[in-house]
Amino acid sequence: MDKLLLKNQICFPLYLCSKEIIRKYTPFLNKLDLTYTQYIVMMYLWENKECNVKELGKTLLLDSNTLTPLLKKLESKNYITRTKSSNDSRNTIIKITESGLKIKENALSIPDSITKCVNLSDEEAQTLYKILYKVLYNIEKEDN
Amino acid sequence: MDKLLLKNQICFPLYLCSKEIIRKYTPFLNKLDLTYTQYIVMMYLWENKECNVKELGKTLLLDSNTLTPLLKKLESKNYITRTKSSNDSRNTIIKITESGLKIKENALSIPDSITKCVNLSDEEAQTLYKILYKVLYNIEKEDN
DNA sequence: ATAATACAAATCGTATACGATATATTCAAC
DNA sequence: GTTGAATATATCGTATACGATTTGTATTAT
Repeated sequence: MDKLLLKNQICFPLYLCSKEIIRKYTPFLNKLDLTYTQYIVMMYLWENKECNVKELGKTLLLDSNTLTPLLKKLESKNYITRTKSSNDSRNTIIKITESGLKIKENALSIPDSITKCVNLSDEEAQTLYKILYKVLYNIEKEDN
Repeated sequence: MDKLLLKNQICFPLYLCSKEIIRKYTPFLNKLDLTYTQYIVMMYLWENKECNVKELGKTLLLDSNTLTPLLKKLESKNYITRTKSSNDSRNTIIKITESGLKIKENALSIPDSITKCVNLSDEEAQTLYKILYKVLYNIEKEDN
């Protein structure tokens, strides 16, 4: 077997799936004036209300070089505030605003729309989910 | 179950996995002076030798807005040539060069390195592969 | 207390990714 | 054969994504 064929590489369909599912989110997210990355930041904040850039980056596996401009954009949309921590002014505290909380209502139907579109059985979805997190665990394990 | 939690969304681990595996490719690809996207273009060309932008885009699910600058970069590295078709001068013919063929030798060991890093059993990898292509099929099916 | 180190964000440069539009060429209808 | 539709690239603007560096602050060792 030629391992350098696209069809024999596991990363290639992963890359495609990620890209294409995000493409499916786009029309829904446009209504909220969010991109996919902005959306997962908002999901984090709907859950946690407040965090700093480091904590957010640890969950999303993104660094300040990506997050800082993105957070400034969310700030300009009035979905979040960015303030320096008084405890440790190295930290930038990200807080969700009323307005940012409110758009969650408009996001409630998105997951079902995507699920319908992906159209896997519950069992397949569970299996996919488990394997993906296993891959993530395996990959991150090696970094020290 | 709150469907708007990051941990309940299938797209999130997909997005992370794609990003993180590509990160794992980076040190290997640096030695070939390739990015991940350039690498999958080269894989296509190691297989097909010659194509136009449309054909390439159909496989990689990318459009000319992404491919044109990328192909110009590969051209500047002398891995490919870009010429207008004499049959239909709307088409840009992409051909792999000797130099582009030669670097395949240096890529041969990459798939095994990534497989080791991802560290799934053969069965899990097969299952993942099958589900991902099913998702791709389901997603693309809806586009008309 | 101060110098060295560590840490958190921000900034910079390069490379995708993609919607929208522009350009050039070919095809199709009449 | 000329015009309008279709097609294939290319271009433009915006938004990540990330390695490398910079800036500002806090911690630590002496």
